Amino acid sequence: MARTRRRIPEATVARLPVYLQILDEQANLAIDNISSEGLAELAGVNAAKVRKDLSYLGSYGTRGVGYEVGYLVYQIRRELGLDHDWPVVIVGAGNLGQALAGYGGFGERGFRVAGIVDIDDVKVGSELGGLIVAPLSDLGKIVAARGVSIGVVATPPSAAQDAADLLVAAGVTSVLNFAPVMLNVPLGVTVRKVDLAVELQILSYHEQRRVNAASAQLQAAPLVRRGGASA
Amino acid sequence: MARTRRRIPEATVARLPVYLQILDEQANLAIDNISSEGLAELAGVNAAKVRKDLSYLGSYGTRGVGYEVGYLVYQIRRELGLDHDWPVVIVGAGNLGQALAGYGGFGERGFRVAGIVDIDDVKVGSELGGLIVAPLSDLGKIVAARGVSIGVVATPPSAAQDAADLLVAAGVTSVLNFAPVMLNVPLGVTVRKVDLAVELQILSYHEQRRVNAASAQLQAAPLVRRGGASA
DNA sequence: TGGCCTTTGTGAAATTGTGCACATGCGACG
DNA sequence: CGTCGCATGTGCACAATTTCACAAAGGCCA
Repeated sequence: MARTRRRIPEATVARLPVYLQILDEQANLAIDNISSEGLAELAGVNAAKVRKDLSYLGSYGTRGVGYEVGYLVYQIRRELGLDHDWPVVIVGAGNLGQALAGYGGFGERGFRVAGIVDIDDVKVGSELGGLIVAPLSDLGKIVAARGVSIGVVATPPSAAQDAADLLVAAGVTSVLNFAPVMLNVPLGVTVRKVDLAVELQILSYHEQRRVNAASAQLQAAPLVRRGGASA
Repeated sequence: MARTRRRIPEATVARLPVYLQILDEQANLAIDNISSEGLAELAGVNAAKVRKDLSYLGSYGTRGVGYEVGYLVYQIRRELGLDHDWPVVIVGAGNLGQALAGYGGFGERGFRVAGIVDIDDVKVGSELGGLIVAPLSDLGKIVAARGVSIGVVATPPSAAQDAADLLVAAGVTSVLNFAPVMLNVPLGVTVRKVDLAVELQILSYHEQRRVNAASAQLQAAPLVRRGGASA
């Protein structure tokens, strides 16, 4: 029984959830077989990449035919550790924390929100998506009682490091950080950062390039017909 | 006047906003000079990488001294197109859309929310962070009137492609997609996808690995002292 | 059963990103 | 005005990731 299969490249790990999402949809459409080509199209990537990615899980395709959707779903689930639920705890009941608590997409995909805590007494006690906001001091209790290993930091930037420290102290080993700051955590704790403003800034860069490219073109050929070239 | 400086690698573009964030903080602390080493530490990356990244902008450091914070801020801003504001429009006033509209972090960093629209008449007219939710049919008007080029898709998955199509038709050329689906857009339109569940699934993978590793260890050495090795 | 068609799985090449190591240039100080 | 020390900028090797190209293998039909 191959226990620790060869390590899966990080880039592949980031794509497996996308494949899984698509395969789930296909399963709902009663499609039970899919080729690397088809999956690639739906995922917006190259077919060879799909095959290589899936090959890290093992040889689960059938040559000349493709992959059996149900079985592939099962295998990806297992590899990602999604064959059981992961309770998560949210720190910070501000705008974002509230939205996350109310966001159905989490529970649907196996990440039940076990609790949401906030330091602000005004927010404590209010209800959010079927949950009561608990005081920050309950964090340890919640983590221990519900076996939480994933924490979400949805605090203002200035409080994010404290939140992370408390999560780690409570025993959390994975943190999803929405605050625009770098978190320092001990070795053995995984952090992923999602910074909404960064995403917009990357888009801005591309917009800016478009603008620059357009003006460079004008520079090169100042006498364009009105209503000329559009990209 | 070097117009289109050599293209900046995508990986670097993704880090520039992080540097910018840190540099802004340093500026607020009245620190006006920083070394690649110092910046690297704060950004959680390697110093050589910082230098290489910054070198794509030009030679803006001083050997033996470091980088002037203010000037660097100015240069990164310019390169990312952040020397002016970018109005954005949000499609979908559900949980996430509401949170985004109310999230101060956007406006603060130059991305003013020019409007938020929803297809649901019940939501239209309600107020969110100083904005009135407009009907979906106003999308074109808003985009045109405010010169919006960035759109945010915060709809349920099933409506996301329609939302994207409408945004593109209205003239938007960059889309930030929060729905867990692949968007098809014409060439020349940039899409970035942020999928919160995917982030959690990646964390789940690492958690699962930890669990597997621990059980493998037990397998290998079944007779551990109670309270034995902790990672 | 045998040949044909299709699609996987995977070496190998190409591309992209990272990190080291050090020559170079700049400011400080005497 | 020269020397010293420090931090940048970059060539280079290496690591990771993507893509190509094709042999191997399953299924289908005659």
